[in-house]
Amino acid sequence: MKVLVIDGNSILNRAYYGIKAMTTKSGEFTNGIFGFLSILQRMLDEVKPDAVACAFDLPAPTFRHKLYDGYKAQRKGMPDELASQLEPLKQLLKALGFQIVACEGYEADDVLGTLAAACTQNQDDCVLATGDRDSLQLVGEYVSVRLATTKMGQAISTLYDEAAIQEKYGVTPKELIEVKALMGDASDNIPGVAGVGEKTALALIAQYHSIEQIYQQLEQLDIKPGVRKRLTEGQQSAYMSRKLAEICCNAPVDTDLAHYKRQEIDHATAAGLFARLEMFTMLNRWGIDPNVRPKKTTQEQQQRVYKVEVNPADFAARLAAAEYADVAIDLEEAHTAAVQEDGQLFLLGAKALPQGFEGQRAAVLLGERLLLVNGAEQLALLLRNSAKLRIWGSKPLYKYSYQIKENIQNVKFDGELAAYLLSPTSANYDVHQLAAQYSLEPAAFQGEVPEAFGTLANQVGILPPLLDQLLQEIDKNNQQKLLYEIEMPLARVLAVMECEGFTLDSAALANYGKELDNRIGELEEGIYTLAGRKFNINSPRQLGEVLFVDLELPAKKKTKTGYSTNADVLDSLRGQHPIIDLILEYRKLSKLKSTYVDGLLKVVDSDGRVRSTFQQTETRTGRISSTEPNLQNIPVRTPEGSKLRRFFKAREGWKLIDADYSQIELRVLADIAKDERMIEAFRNGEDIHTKTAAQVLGLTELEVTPQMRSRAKAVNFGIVYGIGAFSLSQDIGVSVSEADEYIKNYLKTYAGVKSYMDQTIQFARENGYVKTLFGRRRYLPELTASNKVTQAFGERVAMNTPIQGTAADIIKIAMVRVFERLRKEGLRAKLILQVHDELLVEAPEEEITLATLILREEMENAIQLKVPLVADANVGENWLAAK
DNA sequence: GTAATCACG
DNA sequence: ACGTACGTGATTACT
Repeated sequence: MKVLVIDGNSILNRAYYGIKAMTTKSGEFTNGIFGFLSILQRMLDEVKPDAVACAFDLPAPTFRHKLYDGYKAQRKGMPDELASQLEPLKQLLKALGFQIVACEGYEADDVLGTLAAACTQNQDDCVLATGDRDSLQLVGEYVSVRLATTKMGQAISTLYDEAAIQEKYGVTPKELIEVKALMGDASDNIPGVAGVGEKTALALIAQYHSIEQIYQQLEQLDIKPGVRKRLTEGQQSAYMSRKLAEICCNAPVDTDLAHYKRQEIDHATAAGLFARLEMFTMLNRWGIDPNVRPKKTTQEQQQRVYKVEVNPADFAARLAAAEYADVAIDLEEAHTAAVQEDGQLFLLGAKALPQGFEGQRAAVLLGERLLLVNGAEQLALLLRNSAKLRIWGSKPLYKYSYQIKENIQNVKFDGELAAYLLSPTSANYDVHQLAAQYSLEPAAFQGEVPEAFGTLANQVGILPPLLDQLLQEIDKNNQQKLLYEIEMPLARVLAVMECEGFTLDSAALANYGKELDNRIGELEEGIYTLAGRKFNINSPRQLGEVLFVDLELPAKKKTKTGYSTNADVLDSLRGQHPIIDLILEYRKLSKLKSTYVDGLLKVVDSDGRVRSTFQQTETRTGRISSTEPNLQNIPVRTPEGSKLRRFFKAREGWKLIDADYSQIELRVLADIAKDERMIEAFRNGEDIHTKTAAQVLGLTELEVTPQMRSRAKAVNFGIVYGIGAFSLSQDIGVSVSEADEYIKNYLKTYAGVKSYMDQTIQFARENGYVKTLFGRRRYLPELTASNKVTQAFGERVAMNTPIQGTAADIIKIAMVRVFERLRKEGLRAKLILQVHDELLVEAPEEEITLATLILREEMENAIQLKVPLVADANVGENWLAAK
């Protein structure tokens, strides 16, 4: 039998300092855990142990600090960022099947010593994994040490057995205790003998083997007088140090080594923890499958037997009788399937579905009864039914129902959206992971669940407790309105937007791509000529070398890996070398070509429309995001870029209506900060940036120059972001002190804004989160970080999130209202895109006037603020013309 | 997989 | 002494 004993604290420490800072989106530090698991994995590979014990410090609670509940190893010098990783690490190790060993009043070292002694007695092999040389004294015939170090991010371990120690130190492992008694150890508070260091101590012990031997015949020994004097003076200290240096080998821990055999992995818990820590690569590395259900053995759970009925005849009746039903639906095929006239399903694109397989499946839990739904027809039955559905993610269902022209009305609760509102910073919202986080038990099924329904049955089983829990949390946070009146209705709106898509003129776009290519070719040649050689212009590294080494231009900024070559830097080099202008243009055009021309051509559907996916649970502020393709960052700021928008067109005979909010974030700020001056300015319909410049500088509006206005505009933006003098100075090209002056004057002028900023940060510190006007929350662990850069970031986020988030809430409300209004008025006009403060509607010619009216009306009346909301609308054949 | 860059609000 | 405005997503180079 071979036992691996991990010195938990020491390895965690090594890992923490050996790996660069790593946090989750929400600011939880994870680098120590990550490094620990990497080292552990390596140790397991190298040692291949039969049993593993993970030892942790649990020193006597003498110095327990009031603030810390329990004795979370607040070892001297352990920063909070590391201490906070200890508990999750232990939980994770347990979930991965390892035993944690700790014992009050003892350190991890003592556990190592005790287990090493137990192994020796049983003649079992023992490997101690540690980052501490202290444990080398435990090495023996059966005991070796693997010393973990991290070199350049790589976990390396060095094996120490008796021979290796003899070779390195010239003494036996036991004699290392004597050595330490003489030389001491500052980190462990062992004094040793003053003036005796490692060299002297090793030499003395190599010759005389113990301090006992040395002191018994100190006067007779051949020792330099100076050393002898120090030894004499330090005798008492040496004996005391000897006691301190020896690791205890009889700590009261379980020494039955068989008990340390690795247990089965608790997949759900491990998956939950890895998810919380955002360590998704670890899922694979440890072979975690979130779908593995824990084994149920207790009597009580066996009694909760679920009856399984496949395709029951009374399906509809049962549904109708239920108050609500929890459902898990697999619409995998529905995204791409179209129902043909003969009722057969085909995949758009090519391959037909396998015979007899209808594509859609669902598992429905009614009370304690599991119903399985197979096929489009039965699914439609479910959707049309009056029973309210509780579901995880409703957007796919809305998409499906829109495609089959079922207007479903019976979604009562969407757990995924609820989970997002409760914690918008999470990386994903997996049911099993969340259930694990709330320590919820899935229902156990008995009876036959057909293979094809395995995953669905698994999912639906966890829904009842999880949805109940989330419902409760939403109530507790007072986020019912946000969920039921904003996010859940919005899911349907987004679904329809995704289905509708946006016409893209591929031929014209491809043509424009060719134009770009020609110009890019010319630029390339010019750049190579000026550089004197060919190189990859797209490689910032190679480009930096050409500019700052070959051409000897002055390097302004550095990145982690070399010179910075970003647009700011290049812009400041303008005029110093003709190559700069060419590179800037090359960059701009190749971005357009690769990201927009080529990128968009790749995703045009066969009907000439692009269909983006709108992510509703992605951003920390409540905005939606757009992917594959991202239609929220189509160029507009430069003429070359905005040309692209000409290719986004309305269908034949239809037009686009583009409406955007005017300064929605500043208006929101004026409202929530209750700043009288700002409110007044908006009420009077004034040009806010000019007004700002005039008020801050104490001028009349006529005296404000364009430059003053543009600087005031920058300050207004900066205020929304949680301004800093440095960044403002960068942005408007003035000195830091001037920028600082602007900000001070601004906050003096708009005292309401100043007090809002202060109050928001105070609220965030007291409550740990900030919230929008509609109760959307964002938690800010950054504010408790010890790193002040992190804290400052937290403060800026605290100031910005309520503003950005409230604006997001408002446009979401507008979207839901526009959607419903268009339908109620019987129009064919459809909402097709949202770009944060802008909505696009595609409408038939004859509906333009009415649709434009509706759009503006619903946007401007989405909510009553202390200032008016203004939306400007334009109509055009294409997106550029409608802007 | 990460870093750098740049597109948008 | 240090780093430097909020929120996103896609592409490219490079390890």
